[in-house]
Amino acid sequence: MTMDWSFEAKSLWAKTGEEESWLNLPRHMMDSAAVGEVLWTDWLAPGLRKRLEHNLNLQGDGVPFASWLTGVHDVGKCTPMFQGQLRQRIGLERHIHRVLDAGLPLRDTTTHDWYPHSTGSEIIIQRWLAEHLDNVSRRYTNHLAAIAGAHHGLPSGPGFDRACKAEFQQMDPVWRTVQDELMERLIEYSASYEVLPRVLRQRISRTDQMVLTGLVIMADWLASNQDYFPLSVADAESSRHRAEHALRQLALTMPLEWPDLPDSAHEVFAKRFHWPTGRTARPAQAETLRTAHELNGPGLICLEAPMGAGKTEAALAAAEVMASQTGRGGVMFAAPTMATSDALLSRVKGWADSIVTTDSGQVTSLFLGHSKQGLNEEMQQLRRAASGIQNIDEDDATKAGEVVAHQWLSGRKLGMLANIVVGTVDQVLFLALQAKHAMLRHLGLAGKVVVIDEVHAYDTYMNAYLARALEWLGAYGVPIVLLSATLPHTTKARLIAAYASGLQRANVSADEIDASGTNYPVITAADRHGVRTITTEAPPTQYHASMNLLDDDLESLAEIMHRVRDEGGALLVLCNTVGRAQEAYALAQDIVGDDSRLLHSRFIAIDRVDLERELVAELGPPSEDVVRPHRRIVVATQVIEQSLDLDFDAIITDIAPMDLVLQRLGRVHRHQRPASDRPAWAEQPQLWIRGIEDPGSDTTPPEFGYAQELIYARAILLKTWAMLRQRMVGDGMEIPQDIPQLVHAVYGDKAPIPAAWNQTLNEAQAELEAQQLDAANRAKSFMFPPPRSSPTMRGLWKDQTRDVGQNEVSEAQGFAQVRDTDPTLEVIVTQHASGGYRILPWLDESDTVLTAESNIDERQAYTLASCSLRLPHSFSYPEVFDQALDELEEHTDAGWHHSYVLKGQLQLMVDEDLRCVLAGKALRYDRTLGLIEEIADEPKEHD
DNA sequence: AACAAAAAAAAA
Ligand SMILES: [Fe+3]
Repeated sequence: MTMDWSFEAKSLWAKTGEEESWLNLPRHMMDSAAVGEVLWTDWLAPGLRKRLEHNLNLQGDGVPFASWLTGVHDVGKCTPMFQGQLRQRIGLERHIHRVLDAGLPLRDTTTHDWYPHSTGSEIIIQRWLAEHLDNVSRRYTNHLAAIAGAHHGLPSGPGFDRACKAEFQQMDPVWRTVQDELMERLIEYSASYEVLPRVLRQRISRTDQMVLTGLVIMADWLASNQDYFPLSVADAESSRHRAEHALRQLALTMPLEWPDLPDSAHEVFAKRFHWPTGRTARPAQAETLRTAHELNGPGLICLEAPMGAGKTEAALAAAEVMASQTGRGGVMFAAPTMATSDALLSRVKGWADSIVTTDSGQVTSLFLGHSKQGLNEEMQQLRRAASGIQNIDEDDATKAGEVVAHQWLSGRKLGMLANIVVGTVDQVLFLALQAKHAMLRHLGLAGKVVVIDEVHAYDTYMNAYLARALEWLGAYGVPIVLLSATLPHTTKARLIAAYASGLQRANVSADEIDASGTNYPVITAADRHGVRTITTEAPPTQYHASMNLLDDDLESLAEIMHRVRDEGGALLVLCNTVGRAQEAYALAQDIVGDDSRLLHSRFIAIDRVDLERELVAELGPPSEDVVRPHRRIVVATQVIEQSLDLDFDAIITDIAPMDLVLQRLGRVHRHQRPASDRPAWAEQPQLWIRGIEDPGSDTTPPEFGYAQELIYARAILLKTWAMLRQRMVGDGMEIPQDIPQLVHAVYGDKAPIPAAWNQTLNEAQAELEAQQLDAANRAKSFMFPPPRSSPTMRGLWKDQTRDVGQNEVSEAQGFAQVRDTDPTLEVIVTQHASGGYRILPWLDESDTVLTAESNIDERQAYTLASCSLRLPHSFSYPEVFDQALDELEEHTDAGWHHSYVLKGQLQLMVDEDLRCVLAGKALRYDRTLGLIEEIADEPKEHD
């Protein structure tokens, strides 16, 4: 379609580039519109498209509507405020002259660099629609116009809105005729005369506004990419051809099409997870899959099951069914940490590989979503493969059946638009954060099924974000799978209620949630029609654990360590603080020497990886490569609760909340091993609890100690200890059967509290509740309100003028972040060398000296990045933090700024003894002990 | 000042 734009319209610039190249405004509008058409037809997940078609009464005119909406976003550039912005720009004056020559006046004096053309677009659209369409509500037109107003990632704010309107008042009327022309011709180009009045007959919801804004931004970023949309294009060229060609070159991956699945659950799992013949799905897996089939429309499945029950596979199998039933084009799999996300990546990719077969002809994109995804080797490989494919132009056959790391669908903001995303849970929680460009995340997630792993692991603050994110996802009709160990009923109720309220289902009652009782595994499913509980055949008893209290002194600890020295066995000593761990490790070294290991988070990343690798090679799941040592004492902090698949014969753990005690206990007798493998003293799993200052009695309450209560809430410790001491006198614990009962007792009010503890428990409980209330309130400060609570899109953001993604401090309280953390410093450790610095000697044999002038190659950059280290809590106090940050910034190699991997990192320089002083604190790094804060020499007394 | 672990940080 050739458009006959006026001379005036074609004089307006929209983009400028190198060597006098430029693009006029009508062209950018048509380019964007043409991209919008393709995105609507081919890229948008079918379920999402259907939903918009229905909500906006599009009646088959989705393409014209998407075309108009994406095309109109920059119409605010047709103003003297925008066109005049090139006035001061040397070498670009000709654009000014051309506009003036076309008879469009610019005021000579003032520059309007403040002018947000997005707000200008909003104003023009509001005006034009009100003037040209009959019987449309002012409010409804504003909702539609707000989308263009938000196309830079934040809605228009009231301040700029007023300032822009004032400018429009004084604008020479000739501008208005060109604006009208752009509006009219665009409607002609997009053929949207009929659909627009229909769209304006109903109120557009916040959710629809968000995804539509996301679509506009995506179209804009594509159409503004000069690799695909060259500037200075001839008038005769068709934008639709440009868009078609661009998107073919880009090889954007389309929504996954879900093939028909076999009827038998066993076959489904065998096919998707490449199981050997004969292996069958576990009851909990088959039930989860069946539940997914039985959901009516979008729904949520919460699977609580012990580890090793095959939750990941169950979730993926269910996600496929749910995606196919609700027309979603991909999956987001979210895990609590970067390490767990990395571990999931290849499993999820294997699953995707079985869907995207060569026969299917599909290509699908995979993105790893976390801040260190650049260091992941599997992704690096996939990216290299992708850049190879890119060159085989338009030979789609070679790509069919591939899972690719798409070069455009990557990065913090666009990565969520890939078909399959594996990443940290933060990536889902950001959905509820008032961040700039949040709409892209909404667009990406609204078209997927979202799986959230380890739901039991999140605190009050994160749960507040999770609940709000689920509410929005429910409002989008996004299917959800939650995976968890036993979840406290109040937490589960809160999350399911949030999702249900998004779905607009009536309240979820406590009874509906409590129906799951103390079953394990158990499935809770919610859709528009209600909540139900599905119990499955319980797995057999894994073992019976006997339990004892250990006095918190080194003699008691040594006694058990002697047993390991004399009779062998693998013992885990789990301490709540690094200090306690280092102390216990010193003791272990005295007793078993080199048969002891220490693990905590104060190691540089690569050393910790090596330590963990060694542990897995010795205590990992049975295989040819695993050689179990006769004797081993591993002293560790909570890092060992995480993803490591290790098996110990016995454990000594500091007191901790019940769910964590059980998770720690899960490291004991974890794998099937012949009894002869275990020392006689640990034939039955042994659990000792220590770290209690005074265990108390029926007549006196216990004391846990200051540090323990800083880390864990006293109320929870009290209830846990009440439960555990009862079991100690009784007959220990049956694993996994007893788990739900123990957890629910502690997080509910069923713990056997002696009367003499009541007062202190009540106080502790009040304190905990106050803390939780405080956390929930802090979480709210940058959180989106519920999707239906704000009358405007603007109202979703508290401040429309600022990008809060940069961890800025709010003027009032709290940070714009989804985790409740004190500020921490992460550094990259390097060693001083004459004239510069070097990579730590055990990681680089070349002795290369680096200086600010040296060109750091990619391998060096990755090695440096692997020397990252988190500094201890003593650096989190504001003054220390600030001072340390200043010192680190001052000594960081300025050349790192040029490296994609090292940019923004801080450099900590240690001397040849691996010592340094930071913010007045003496630090030393040791490969077996980790980072140690050395006690400074006693300051000399002055008299 | 008494503390685990965990995450995050570029657009048209
Ligand atoms: Fe723009």
